[in-house]
Amino acid sequence: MINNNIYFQIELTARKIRRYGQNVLNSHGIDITIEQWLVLNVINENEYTNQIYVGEKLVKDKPTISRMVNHLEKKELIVKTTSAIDSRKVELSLSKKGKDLITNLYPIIENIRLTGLSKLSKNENESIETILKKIRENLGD
Amino acid sequence: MINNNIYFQIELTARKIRRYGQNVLNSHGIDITIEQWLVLNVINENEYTNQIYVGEKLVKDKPTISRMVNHLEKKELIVKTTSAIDSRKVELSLSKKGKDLITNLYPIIENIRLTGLSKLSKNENESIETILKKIRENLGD
DNA sequence: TTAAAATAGTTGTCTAGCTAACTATTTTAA
DNA sequence: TTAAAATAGTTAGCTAGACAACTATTTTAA
Repeated sequence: MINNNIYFQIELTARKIRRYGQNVLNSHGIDITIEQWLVLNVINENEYTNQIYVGEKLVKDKPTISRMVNHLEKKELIVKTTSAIDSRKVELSLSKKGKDLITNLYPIIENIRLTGLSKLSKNENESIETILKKIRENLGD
Repeated sequence: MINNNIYFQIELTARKIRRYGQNVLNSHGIDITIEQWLVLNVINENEYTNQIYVGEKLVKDKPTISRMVNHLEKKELIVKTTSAIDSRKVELSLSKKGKDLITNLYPIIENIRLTGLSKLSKNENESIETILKKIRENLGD
């Protein structure tokens, strides 16, 4: 039966998390997706980074990052400039609006995280990481 | 850091699984997506079921199922007829082509599953299920 | 020095997930 | 009996993931 399949449950849990997180953001009137938050966070931690770097951090491909960055730019949350040193590259930074948003977001995101992980023992917390990593490695890292 | 986040790892693992599985299907020249396989499988196990049922099994919403069913119909893998008893409902069944495909698919899918789960102890196998379920329940099942 | 290879990013095309709004039946309850 | 509510499915509009093919720079190696 499909529902007993671990793959199915991983995928299901991933969707559940995304949906839950998105609902929390929406309920706060925050007009970005969970995925866009991840991009904002990488840029916040690495000012003037480029799209390749963001993609490596989030393990997403170039077209996906390209489009997400455009969305964030359209929302005026980030600023995108061409690098003076290497004009193939783009330099990404947060706008004032983006910085303010991120400041507001951190506690909300932390809350989402804690909600999902409550009732998990320290041991469970550690072992799920190990197990997921093993699965990924089995599939060719 | 994002990459230590369990949510991120769950989502990453889900993507990894989907991509790996898709590549295996492609390498066998099988022209369906992993998600479409799940739908075929539900129909195979429940002949003349309807879209609501498929959606419940796979925890996907009506529009998603509607479109996937249309894709599978276009590929002539399933047959879709209106129920004589309740004309709101559709009756889904596998075509000959669909049945043949599923027969070929089962060992391939099983292989994908075993590849990812190799090196996992029985204990790890059980505990990941428990943990994922806890997370889903924490997020309001 | 210059042609080939590598790198950064974009565009196009497809599928899937999600929400909202819709049509068309069937069920229910006054 | 009939009007309201529930149910099944579709359509539209958006974002994201994946792949392929593309442009434009920069690096490299002959």
